[in-house]
Amino acid sequence: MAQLVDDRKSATIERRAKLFRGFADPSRLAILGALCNEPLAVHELVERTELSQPNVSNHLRCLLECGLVASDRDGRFIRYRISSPRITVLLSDVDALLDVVAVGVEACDNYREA
Amino acid sequence: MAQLVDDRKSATIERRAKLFRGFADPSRLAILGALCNEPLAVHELVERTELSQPNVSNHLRCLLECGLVASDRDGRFIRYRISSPRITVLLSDVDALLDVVAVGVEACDNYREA
DNA sequence: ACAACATATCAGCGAGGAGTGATATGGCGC
DNA sequence: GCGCCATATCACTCCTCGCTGATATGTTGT
Repeated sequence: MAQLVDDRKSATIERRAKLFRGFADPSRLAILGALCNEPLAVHELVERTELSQPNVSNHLRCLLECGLVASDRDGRFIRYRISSPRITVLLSDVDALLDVVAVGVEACDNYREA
Repeated sequence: MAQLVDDRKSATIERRAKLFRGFADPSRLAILGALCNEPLAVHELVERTELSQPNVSNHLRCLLECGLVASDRDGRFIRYRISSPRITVLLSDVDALLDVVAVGVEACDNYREA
């Protein structure tokens, strides 16, 4: 029983961590940020993010598989969009938290510098 | 000027990514989750998270440097606590988003399996 | 059917970072 | 002061993941 509780708890934590990892990359954040404004096709995302096309496609596949974005075929384009407004909420919450901790986060050298 | 804008934009993205990375680890989430309920000393965190003591200390150093937790000396203990309620908000928003995308996130195999 | 464009896939490389074990520092009571 | 407990630090290894370059799939117009 305690074991069951532990399993549930760690399963929750693992899910959270996995979702956070989805956001924990500048390239994916750039893509998600661009899609928060308007749906975009891959080549448009490539232009705006200045990432390589295979790179964008790879991230989109991941985001799509995770359900963070959705896609619609439009002629020979494939238009991607944010799947849920909760994503926008989450991003603005992060910005709100950054208002408080930005200095410390930048100073923290446990992660690679930008 | 456009360069300046780009710099600002990418700086924002980098900060977001860095903050997300702070949350993108099961061990740190376990620590933060435990601290959301009540302030705890290191050895208490070790007990509850079942992580090694050096491991917990390392994560705490990072979280402290980032300003996500704060610490108070209490005798020979050092008690850690969540630095801002915004962190709790962020965590609950993630859970809300997981309500929608949990299935996809679990299915996504671009990241290591839990 | 073919050419041109849009997107996806794959193998391989390289770097970042999480965990461990050993060890150092620091405060407490006897 | 000395042992004991609580915490921090360091060097090291391993694994994960992001990026690139080449290539495959797919769609549209002519």
